[in-house]
Amino acid sequence: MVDRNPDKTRLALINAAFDEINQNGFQAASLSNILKETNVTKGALYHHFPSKLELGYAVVDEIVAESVKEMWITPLEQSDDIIDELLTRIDGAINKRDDKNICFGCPLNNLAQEMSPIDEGFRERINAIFDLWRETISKKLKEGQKSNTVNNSIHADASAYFIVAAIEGATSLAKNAKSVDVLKTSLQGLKEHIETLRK
Amino acid sequence: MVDRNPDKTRLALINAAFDEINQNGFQAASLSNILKETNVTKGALYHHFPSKLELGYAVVDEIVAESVKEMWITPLEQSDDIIDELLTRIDGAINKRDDKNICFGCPLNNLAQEMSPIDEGFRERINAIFDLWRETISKKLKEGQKSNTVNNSIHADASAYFIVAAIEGATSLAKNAKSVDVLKTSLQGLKEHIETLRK
DNA sequence: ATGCATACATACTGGTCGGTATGTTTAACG
DNA sequence: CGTTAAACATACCGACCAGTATGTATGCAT
Repeated sequence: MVDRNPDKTRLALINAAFDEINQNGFQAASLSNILKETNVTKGALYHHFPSKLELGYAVVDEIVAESVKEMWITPLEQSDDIIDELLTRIDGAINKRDDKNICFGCPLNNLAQEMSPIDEGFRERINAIFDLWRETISKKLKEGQKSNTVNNSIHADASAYFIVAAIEGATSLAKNAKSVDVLKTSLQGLKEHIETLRK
Repeated sequence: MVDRNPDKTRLALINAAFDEINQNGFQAASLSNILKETNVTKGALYHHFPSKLELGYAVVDEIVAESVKEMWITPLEQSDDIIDELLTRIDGAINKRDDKNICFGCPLNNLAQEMSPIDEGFRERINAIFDLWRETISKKLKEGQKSNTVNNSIHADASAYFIVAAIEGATSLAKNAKSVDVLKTSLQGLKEHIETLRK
């Protein structure tokens, strides 16, 4: 009668939790809402996750981290010209937004802001993602300097920090303004800056 | 016996609410904690504020907005050289931080992230502050272009967006990393960028 | 076929939340 | 002095929350 599929149940819970968290924040995320959305019962939820906190961790590890890797890490790793690729990915980040989804901002940054002062488990997980992102950029900038596509006089580490900060800040401003135009305009300055990193 | 001072009571409530909100976010901010902190009773709180939401609005209007004005708007308005002043204010923003307070991030950005998708009243208030900040920078950049201290080929509006975004993004990264060094490094890139805006 | 762990379901608990109803104290004013 | 409204105090409410106790159904191994 009932199709019993633990993996599917677990995934449904994580996905619904991601949505709920993204809209309301982790603390205000309601397990009842997640259960309602998924038609899963409380017993099933607590069979898969020992606590709300662990459910949140799973969302970070299995959804947020994966989406950052897919969106940024992998493409940057595989690129031949880091500057071209950065510009392409920034355009990609703009184009996937519209005035309806812009208001949810960057899930990674949302969780970072809310949870990092409160819970060390969240903070470490989120920090690891930011580190990976930033270090990937830094590494590729240094590679570019060796292969003469990136200006040798720039500080790759500092540039990587700055780029990540500018992206998150722009997303944040756009979220608050509920406007893709704000995202586009804010990131225009970043794109021009990135151009100046070229050899 | 009891010293009755409504203005003082109101201010104490707003200040305690600011702290509580800054640490836990607005939704997780507990009125009970605020009352405990201030030794004010619930009856007194609801005499001064009709709801938790209105208390939050008062915090934005009377503390957050004022501190942004003091920290950014007034100094920028009064400056003769906007680029010098921006660099000075950025250093000021770095220097007022230490590894103990960095983890609370920027109160304005914290509230923006949490509340703008949820409550339009918060969003409008926060957006007005961001607008004022950004427009002040933009206006002064344009003035600088006229008085030949700022490069005429830059787009003042876009630059202003970019600068605000980078500051907020850097603060956000540093908050998550719990490190003033991260703030300093991230903003180093911004400072170099701002230098390039000079005539 | 039966034993047993996994997977799920239901009902409930204690605690905290924002908010309210109602009562008391204070200070200013006539 | 007495009145009145502002300023505060206390006790309580219903709603919601995360979490738990306990029970049931399923599927696989033996």
